[in-house]
Amino acid sequence: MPRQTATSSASGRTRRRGPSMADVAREAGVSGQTVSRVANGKTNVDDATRERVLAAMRRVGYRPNSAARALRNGRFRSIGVIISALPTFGNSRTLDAIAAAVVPEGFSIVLMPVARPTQGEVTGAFSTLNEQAVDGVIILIEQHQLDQSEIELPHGLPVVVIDSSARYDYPVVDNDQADGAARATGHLLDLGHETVWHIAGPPQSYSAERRRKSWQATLERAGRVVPPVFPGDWSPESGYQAGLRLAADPAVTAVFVANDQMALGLLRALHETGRAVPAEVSVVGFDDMEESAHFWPPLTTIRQSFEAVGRHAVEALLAEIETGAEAGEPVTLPTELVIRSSTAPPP
Amino acid sequence: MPRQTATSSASGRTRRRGPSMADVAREAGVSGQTVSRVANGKTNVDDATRERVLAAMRRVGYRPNSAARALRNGRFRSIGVIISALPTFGNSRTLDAIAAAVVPEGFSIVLMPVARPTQGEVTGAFSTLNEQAVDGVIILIEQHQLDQSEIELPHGLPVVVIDSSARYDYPVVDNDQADGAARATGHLLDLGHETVWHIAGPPQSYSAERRRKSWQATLERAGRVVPPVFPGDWSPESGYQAGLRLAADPAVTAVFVANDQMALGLLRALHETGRAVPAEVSVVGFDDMEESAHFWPPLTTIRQSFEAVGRHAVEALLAEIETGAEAGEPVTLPTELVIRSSTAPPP
DNA sequence: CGGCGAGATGTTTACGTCAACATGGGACGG
DNA sequence: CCGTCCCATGTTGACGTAAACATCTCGCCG
Repeated sequence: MPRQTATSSASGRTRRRGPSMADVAREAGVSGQTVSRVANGKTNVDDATRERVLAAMRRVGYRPNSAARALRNGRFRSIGVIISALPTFGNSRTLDAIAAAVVPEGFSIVLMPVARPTQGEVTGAFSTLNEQAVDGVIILIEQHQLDQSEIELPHGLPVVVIDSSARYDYPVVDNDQADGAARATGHLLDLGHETVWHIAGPPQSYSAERRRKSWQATLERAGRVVPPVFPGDWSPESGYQAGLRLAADPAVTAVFVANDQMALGLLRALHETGRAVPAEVSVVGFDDMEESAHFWPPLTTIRQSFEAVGRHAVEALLAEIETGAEAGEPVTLPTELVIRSSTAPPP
Repeated sequence: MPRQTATSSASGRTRRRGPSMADVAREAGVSGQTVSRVANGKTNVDDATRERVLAAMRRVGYRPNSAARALRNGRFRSIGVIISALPTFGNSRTLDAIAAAVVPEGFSIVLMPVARPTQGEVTGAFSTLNEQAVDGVIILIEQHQLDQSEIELPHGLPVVVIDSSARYDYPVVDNDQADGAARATGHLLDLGHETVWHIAGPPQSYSAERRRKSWQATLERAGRVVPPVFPGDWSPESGYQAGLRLAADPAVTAVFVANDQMALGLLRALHETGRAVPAEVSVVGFDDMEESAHFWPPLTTIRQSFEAVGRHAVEALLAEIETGAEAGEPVTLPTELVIRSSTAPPP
């Protein structure tokens, strides 16, 4: 008596498993191994046989079982992405780029969102990722305290970190935050502004810190006074709040904002208080979101290539997975100054 | 002679597999089955034994192998998400919500991005998802031609579609686009505007079509003339282009824009042409992105709850997976009108 | 014309887990 | 004091695949 066959018949109750190689083999009148060979595109199969097997596969609706495959050869052909703040502009763009880079390689992506980027959550994500369900991990966490000493790296799982800190043992890929901030600040200085004010991102963020430090260094290099930093948290609201205070100070003629969203908030504050942009105050953002070109006025900003970041991260991870290559030099991608209408010489 | 043990020793060359239950069993001096029982939290294990096993697990660094588990019991505890335009505001928010809803259930997410929402790509994504690698699929595709007759549904894989079309056999979850558009249009009419103009999303999008139809229906119900539709593609640029033409027509006093990004473009066009908002022209958007509150002027818009969409989609899918429940009524989530400063009575 | 190598195909087995069944010892009731 | 039942634990086997090894069939060369 045949054991429960995987018909697509009515009942529907049973958890049906798809047809296996054995089913195909029976149908095609060959051994399971030959089916395996065909499924994996091995060359040492007679053309006629191959055709027969392929036909049989189609007939029974065969799909390889990835679990069995993974169990057999210890590879999953999938990578995990540990991500905080997913809907964030940069993160979603980067994730998309990672996805795009990974799919042609035949890998799939397992998403591991962490609600908050705490030590425990990240380590937890690692565990949940189970060390066994993926071949490697990309960590895409914006603000964190990932000291390499604290994070528990599970047995030799390849890891790539997208971040500007170079303090990791793992390969690091990121946009060149310092370069971008220097361009932004330099642009304003070049226009003739005496100095440049700064609305910063949250201090837990390495990116934010890098931008702030580079802004400061650029100012110091030019021998300008370094105004106090206005702290923000990336949100438009925080940019607005900082902007309200900035707008009240007539000495302010140029502001470098750590991201475009906060720049939007600043623009609103400037409008509300009647300070003309760029006639009275110049503004430079960071990110170049799609919206920025349509802010009022259109925003001068620093464009980052999230696509390139994602691509390089995948490349590095896949290399680690394939060859066991150790971390090389951190990859730092150049940024680009996009000049629009929010900057002008000082009044 | 022991076979290659999984030490964390130097060489690093070998593709090491983690310790298995057998290793733990040996270490703890019990059978593999007992380890399995402990790993799965079965109650019929002596406390002392349990402790011993847990200690052994810790000592050897045991992690359950999800592939073996999946092979064994035919479940993967993971769901696939087929998604087009990932970095899109609504999509990334919804994806985040899905992730958040799925994790506490012990499921993980496999991302299947499709570059373009064509028939072939989606079916391809299904296949790549391999029917075997996930327990169910959520389809999150913004614009598409998914006729139920054309999409090949693989053997009984549970599916949930996030979309406002009710033409599927699968459960459908979405925000109530018609409701939102009616609120937006109604709000402008209530303010005293003679009629309301509309910048629409791309016609391939069901959401866009729903909003457009509902806007039209609301106008007709109120006995107003229905102005010609200005087509857009969701992008700020398309809103800007449409806005330039709209701004040139002095008869235009109120515009309902199908999303906030295009509304941003419209605002820019209005500013450039010197048409005051809301004094001369009122604008209502759709989505309530985080930025919208800081547009200039702050945008009146329709808030959708992507979180709720994600949550309900997961709920429906999990129900399908657990019980094999068939598609129930489509779930339609209410929207909310958020009044800010871009709307006022006509001049 | 016999032997040998190459290529096609079949057979066996292990990957790690867990359901199902087997075993064995102790508690408790009659 | 014996039988019975329950609970902890052990043993066996199967999930689907593919590597390793075994056969078998040719064709070709000396």
